[in-house]
Amino acid sequence: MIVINDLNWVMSMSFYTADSLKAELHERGWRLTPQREVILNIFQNLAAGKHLSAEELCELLHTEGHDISLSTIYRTVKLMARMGILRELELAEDHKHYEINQPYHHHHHLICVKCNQTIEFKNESVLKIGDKTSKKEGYHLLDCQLTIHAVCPSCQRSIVSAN
Amino acid sequence: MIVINDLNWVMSMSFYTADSLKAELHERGWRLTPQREVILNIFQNLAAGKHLSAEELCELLHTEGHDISLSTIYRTVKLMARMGILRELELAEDHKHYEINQPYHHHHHLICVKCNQTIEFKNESVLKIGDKTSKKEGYHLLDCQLTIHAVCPSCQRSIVSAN
DNA sequence: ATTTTAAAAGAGAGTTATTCTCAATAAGAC
DNA sequence: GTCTTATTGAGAATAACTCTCTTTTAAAAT
Repeated sequence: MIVINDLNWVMSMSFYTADSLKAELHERGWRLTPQREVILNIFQNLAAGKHLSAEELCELLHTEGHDISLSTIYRTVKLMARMGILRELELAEDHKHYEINQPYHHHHHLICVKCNQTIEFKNESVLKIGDKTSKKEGYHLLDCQLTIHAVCPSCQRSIVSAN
Repeated sequence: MIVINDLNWVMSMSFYTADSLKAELHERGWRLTPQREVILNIFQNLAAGKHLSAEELCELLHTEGHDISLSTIYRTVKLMARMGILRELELAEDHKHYEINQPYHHHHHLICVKCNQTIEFKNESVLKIGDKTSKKEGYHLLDCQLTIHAVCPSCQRSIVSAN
């Protein structure tokens, strides 16, 4: 059973080069800037399943010698999520994380609601459900995520106050 | 195929009475307050699939003659989400929504990333995946949500700027 | 190449959902 | 009834994110 080929067409191409990103931006009357290219590169070179917050991305860019403003980082990351290039994840309580959106490495998250420890897992049928559902409603699919909220073994043992 | 019975045991009981809520709170050394009882009631009497933001809940409480502070509302809603009584939803960009967590009416959300229009849909296999995955990792399941990010038909036609 | 024009970047102020603090209150145990 | 301590209420504090506005620059037009 070749699932990967079956799913490959589901979402828009995710192995963006500077050129393919440029083409897609131009389609909408937008521009390819050095900042956008650098940020795309960061996410493409991240280990599979690794995600970054806006703040973490800013620091990483800085250590690599790229001083891109926080405003631009927030704008770019949101833009790329809306294009389907990045996935916007709600892993922590108070801020978002972003990761590259690749059907090949499509995965989901099991999150402890108490300590936020996160486990990644794969499930081939989820993307199919997402594809079927969005098609049925005439929506253009960007991403689908199964998020499981649970209590991890360690937190099941600990007693915390309600406040 | 009796799916409902199959799934019923998956998550902790959701038809809470004041007494069962009290019992579960006491188990953890917590207390049943009039505020918590009223908020539970609000969510239980909401139409199936209806969800509220903290602000909306505050207004609804007010119109019903209950003046519960915003602090308490935020605390209670988070507490109940961590107990598995409520589901915490990320439907809008900047605030959360809450709804009662009932296996019988378990559903998921298809969201337009541009206008936030949301469509609910059901899928029986998602809860099974969530149950299997959390069991495998030794986690105690509270909720699992399949969130589909997409562009709705109307927004596919409109052209917006990147900023 | 040079000019043009509008998108995008940068800087920092502004917004707002949510959390925190702390004194006052009250649930539940004895 | 008394005691302990969880919880509430009020408002201040926090912080993630957005907005505004000027400057810069991508890329089309000349």
